[in-house]
Order: sequence, then structure tokens, then C-alpha cells
Amino acid sequence: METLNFFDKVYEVAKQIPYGKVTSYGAIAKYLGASRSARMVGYAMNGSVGKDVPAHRVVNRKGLLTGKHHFDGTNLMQQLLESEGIEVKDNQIQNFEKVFWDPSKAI
DNA sequence: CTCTTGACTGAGG
DNA sequence: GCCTCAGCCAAGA
Repeated sequence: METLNFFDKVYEVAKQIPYGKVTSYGAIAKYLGASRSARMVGYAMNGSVGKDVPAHRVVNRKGLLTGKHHFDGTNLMQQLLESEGIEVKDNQIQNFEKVFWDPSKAI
């Protein structure tokens, strides 16, 4: 995996997020062995567009849609999540523990 | 090379 | 449980 950059690794993990599930930046970072670089995960998502990466399934540890402003600047992110059966209210994922997907356990 | 920015997280009050 | 502070690390100017 050394051939892949940090960003690419993040994309690889994000792509494996199952439908109707979400995960946190920290979970991905931890799986990559860079638990201290959770911010980089989100930062990497800036280039997620065009890379088939479901960035809308990645939220912070609170289940809050902190990155919704980076999508369309509107409630697009919430709409996408709700379309997958994920209940979202006021930029926050409901039943976060139920829809949470841990990459370290799934991969 | 140095400084700033940021889709974060954990610890402390 | 919420708010605030500090640490972390990569990319861009």
C-alpha cells in the first residue's frame, strides 16, 4: 500500500463504505494508522469529487455533517444520506451508532 | 523554508 | 452532555 498516497488510501477506504452506512474521519484515519491525521482525511475528501468516493457517508465523530458546506453549500449531503435510509436531522445523523461502519472491523 | 488553514479528536472544566 | 483549549499533520501560498 506504500504505492498509494495518504489521500488515495482514504479514497480506497471511503469507497468501501456499504450502502446505508457511515463512518467517521477518525475511524478511517485510525484504520490507516494515522489516527492523528483525522483532519487530513477530511482534507483529502476535497478531491473526492470525480473519484467515486461517497464523501457524504463520512462525518465527524459526533455524526454531524460538518462537510456539507463542501458539497453544494446546501442540504445536498443530508439529502443523499436520507436517500440511503439514513435519518438525518439538523445536520446530525440520527441513530448514528446503528449506521456507523467501522473500517477496521469490516476490512 | 516558514506561516496559515482546516470535512478532526481527545482531554479537561 | 456541552464548551473550550491544545495537539496533530499535510497541502498550499
